[in-house]
Amino acid sequence: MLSNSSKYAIKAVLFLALHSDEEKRVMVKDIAVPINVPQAYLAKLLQPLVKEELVSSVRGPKGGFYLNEENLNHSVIDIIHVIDGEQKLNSCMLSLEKCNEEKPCPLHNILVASRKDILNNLENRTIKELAFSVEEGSAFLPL
Amino acid sequence: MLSNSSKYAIKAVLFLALHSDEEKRVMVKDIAVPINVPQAYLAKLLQPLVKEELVSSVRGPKGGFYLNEENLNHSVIDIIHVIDGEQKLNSCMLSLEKCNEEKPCPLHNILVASRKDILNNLENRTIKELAFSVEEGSAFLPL
DNA sequence: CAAAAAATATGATAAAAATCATATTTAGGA
DNA sequence: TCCTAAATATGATTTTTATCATATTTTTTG
Ligand code: FES
Ligand code: FES
Repeated sequence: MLSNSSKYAIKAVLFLALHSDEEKRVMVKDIAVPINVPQAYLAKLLQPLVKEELVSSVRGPKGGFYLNEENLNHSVIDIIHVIDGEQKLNSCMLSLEKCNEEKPCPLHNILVASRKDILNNLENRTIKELAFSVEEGSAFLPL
Repeated sequence: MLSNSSKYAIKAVLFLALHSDEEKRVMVKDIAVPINVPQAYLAKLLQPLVKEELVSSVRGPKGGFYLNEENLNHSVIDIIHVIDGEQKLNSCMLSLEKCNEEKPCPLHNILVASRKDILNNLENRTIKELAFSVEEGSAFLPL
């Protein structure tokens, strides 16, 4: 369902949501270690995220990554789309390119509902909300 | 979520459910082509399935694969377990080895319900039932 | 302005998943 | 019994994903 890369990216973004802001940037190394992801790999993953404006960054000394207010209002699914591509989550459980309402595969009917539910949640919950669930203690990080 | 291999295996089993029985065995080639899976690859995938008795087979001329009554009463999740291993579906959306009720990741709470639903369905619906949904026209094959 | 510290860009390597190929075993039929 | 048709077993190759490494650009600071 989710590639390793997507998981890493999501963890990194959640970490930034909790530990960074406009003034307090944090550099790859200081993200990678606590979330337990290889630094060079994470550095690479972060690039498309800043390009798509899901994450903010500044170079040079005193630079690093952070989330601004806009970044915080994106959803997890945005991250997944950037890292894994749009297709991944929309494809059929069995083999269709796109999960097909008209000519559903045998797994379709018994799974669409829950599947749609998951998609909706990934789409509607913002990074900010997820980070808040950690702050208030109903969810946990790091993993 | 599901590896390609699992999808292939499920498709093959469903195909057998619809087109084989104790007396009418069908050989790899005649499964692989209609379900659109590379023959040699499918042959390899079928081996663990017969070893775990999810699929039946006989060698030699007039041989092939088929499902007996017992095979038909297995669930899709059995196939997935054999092909992808037990872990795959039980692991956390983010990174925990096992999805953790005690110390849930930030995605856990918003996704457990639907996730559990999916698991239940994969576990409870038998191959026979899924094949029936195709026979009665509420689902479709091939893919 | 020069040096250093950071992100960014690019490419190389390693590991895993998917695919292909070939040899071996088993069962049926002449 | 011997030949043939099938599954089964095993290994090699390719492709994708994950990882590592290094060079380049940008920004701050002395
Ligand atoms: S058609 Fe297969 S899951 Fe929708
Ligand atoms: S702890 Fe992450 S999905 Fe359950």
